[in-house]
Amino acid sequence: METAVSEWQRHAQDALAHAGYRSSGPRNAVVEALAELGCSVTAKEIADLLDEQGRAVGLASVYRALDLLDRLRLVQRFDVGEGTARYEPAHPGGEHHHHLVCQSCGNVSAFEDQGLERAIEKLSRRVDYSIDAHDVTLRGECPACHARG
Amino acid sequence: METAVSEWQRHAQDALAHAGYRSSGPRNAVVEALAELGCSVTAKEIADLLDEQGRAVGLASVYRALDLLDRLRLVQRFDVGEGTARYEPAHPGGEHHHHLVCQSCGNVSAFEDQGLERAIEKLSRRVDYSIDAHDVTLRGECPACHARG
DNA sequence: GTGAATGCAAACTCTTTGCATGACT
DNA sequence: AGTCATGCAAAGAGTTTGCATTCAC
Repeated sequence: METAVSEWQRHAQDALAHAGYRSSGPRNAVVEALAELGCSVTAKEIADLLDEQGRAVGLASVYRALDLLDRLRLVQRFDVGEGTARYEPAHPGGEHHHHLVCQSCGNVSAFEDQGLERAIEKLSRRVDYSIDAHDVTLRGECPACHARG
Repeated sequence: METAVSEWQRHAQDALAHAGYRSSGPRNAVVEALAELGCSVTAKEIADLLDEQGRAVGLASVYRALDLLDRLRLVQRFDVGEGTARYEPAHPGGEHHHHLVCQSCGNVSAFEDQGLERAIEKLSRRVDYSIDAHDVTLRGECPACHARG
């Protein structure tokens, strides 16, 4: 749904303004790039996209923007074990997904699963930590690599 | 159980020998350190332990050993999002646990949950990837930090 | 003796920080 | 005007790699 992305973009920009942050070209560009690229992107991918679009933003500023968005919980930061942080828009409703990582080609895709969420919720009540987030990564071979042998 | 660790140590050393790798002091020391430290250690923690024990191993060799052990699936490499890889002995039976990370103090602890494993197993059959591993990280506040406010 | 494993240092990648410059309110 | 945000370049952290040396088989 095209709407969801721009919805997130508006939401994020509102939240930034509300929190007292100034509206600036570079930061807005990062928000836009996130909305455009969607799920599972790296800081460099964002910088590269903006570069191609002729509105380059310094990598440091991309990191600063992502860090801020993460602190405001407007993006979800995660990491599938390549030593590079990945980011994606965090939807206010709390609905979220998890990731499948292809061990051959490195491709990352997303899935949702209610059974999993329920199991995690139940489990969260059982452990002695007070849980407020979780993430799950499944590793294997994507259909393309599997076909290829 | 004390036995399980040395069992893993023996298993790992056997597996290395079987795979045609030479037995060497430094690599054996890394295996021992892993057995001793157990769950969720970093390369540096291993190097530091060996250092204290007066049998220092170069950090590069620790990484090389860990990399090899990981390829032979004798250790599990994971990452809780601090930008540092963590390792732990992988038990041959396949039994494994997941991690709780304290967002205040960074402490990492382990848990097991059958309900979660079942949910993941069911889910694995549903997705189009062929899954062969998974990991789950729960984030929150550990009891100590929670008490502290 | 031969080739693998090691140690050290240099290289690399990703990320963060210091500081002067420029932009929003 | 007064900050906050940016860009650049330098600094940092973690990890990998090149190469000469040492050690296992």
